[in-house]
Amino acid sequence: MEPQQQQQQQQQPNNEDGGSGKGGFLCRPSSTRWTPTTDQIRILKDLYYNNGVRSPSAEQIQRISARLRQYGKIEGKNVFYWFQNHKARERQKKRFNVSDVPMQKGLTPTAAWKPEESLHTNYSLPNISPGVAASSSSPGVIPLGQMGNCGYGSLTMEKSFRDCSISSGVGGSISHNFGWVGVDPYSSSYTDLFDKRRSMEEKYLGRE
Amino acid sequence: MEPQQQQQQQQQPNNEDGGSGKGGFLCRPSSTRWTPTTDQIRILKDLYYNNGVRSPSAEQIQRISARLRQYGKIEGKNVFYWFQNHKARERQKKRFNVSDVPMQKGLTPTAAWKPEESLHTNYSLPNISPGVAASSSSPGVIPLGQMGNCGYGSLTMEKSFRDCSISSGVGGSISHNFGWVGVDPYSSSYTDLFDKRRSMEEKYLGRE
DNA sequence: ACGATATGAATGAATG
DNA sequence: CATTCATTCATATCGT
Repeated sequence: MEPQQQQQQQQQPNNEDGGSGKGGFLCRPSSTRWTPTTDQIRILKDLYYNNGVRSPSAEQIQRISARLRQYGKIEGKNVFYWFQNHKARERQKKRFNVSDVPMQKGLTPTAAWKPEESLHTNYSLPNISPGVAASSSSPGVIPLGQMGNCGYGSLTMEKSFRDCSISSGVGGSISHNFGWVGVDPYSSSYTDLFDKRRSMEEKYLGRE
Repeated sequence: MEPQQQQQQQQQPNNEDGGSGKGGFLCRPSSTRWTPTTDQIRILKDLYYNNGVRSPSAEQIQRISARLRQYGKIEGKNVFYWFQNHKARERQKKRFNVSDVPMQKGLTPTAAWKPEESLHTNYSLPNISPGVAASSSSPGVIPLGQMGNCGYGSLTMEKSFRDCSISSGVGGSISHNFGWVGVDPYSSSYTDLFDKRRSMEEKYLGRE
């Protein structure tokens, strides 16, 4: 996230089922929401930025979540929401930040609210150190089978830029005046190539 | 919400680079976070209370932030978050207040919420009464154009009861691969009473 | 110096 | 896909 702002994060504060199994009556649903682990985030971002996955289909979600489950508890809807949110926020950010009236200072005061970092989130927790060493055996590319990425699955680009996430093959309009707004948002063209595009947003959530 | 009795300075709290400018190396990620100036706050509150702005849309955010920029560094996200937070906190407090629950056993002291703020409230949307500012140089109201906000503001009913519902005895087998379906920690019974959002059917229940 | 509180920021989860 | 809500973290600021 922010340059030096380490975000808090629990690696795996929640258990499988939370405290219910305790038989007790402690009315604390443990953690109510999914708390992604570092690895999970890393992989998700990798998919998002390096593989152009923006709106995975049900099958993809399945595979992704299955893969991520190795690193901690996760469910399909988490993956679904993650992509939805990530995408939406990226866009939103851009939307109301495109302001900056003609400044006469010659210097851009707007330092971008968040230059979209690439990977590595500062998930740090004293007791759980990243077992993956964060650079060696990290599964850069997830063998998610076919992923539906028509051949793009292997596209592994550098993962260090802030604002242009290579829109491979697609109309790469990287024209940014002064960038900063960073993160090329729409590189999701090929996403539609494999997505059947059902009626609408998928319905994965099964809360009831 | 806030004792408004703090010192009124902060003309230029932090600059882009804040206090790490030693040596010329990057060090401090600029001001860690936006610190609104009193003028900015005054205007924001005016918009919030006197104009009923609660959730400005992207365009409005742009305008607002552009306007507030006169009083100090600010970005769209700041405005966005400000409204989000302000609204959320106001509601949050209200929520507990209204709870007439006897609170069995006098536990949960729930420190009384300070009924501060709201000096100039009552959401009278039409018109602007900047007079309350009590400040010397009140630039009046910001001609931000049209705030297409509904004037609702009086009625704020809660609809979410997130009590902890002990899911006693559920533990055990559900901790495996089963999509999220069925994992539902709190299959509350009263859920049906007020909300019955069942437009999403589980897509893939099987697992992988 | 701390501890408490206020509040900016971030993000999971929903809803429209 | 946009918007909103709830929660939680992080930190600025104030009180003692």
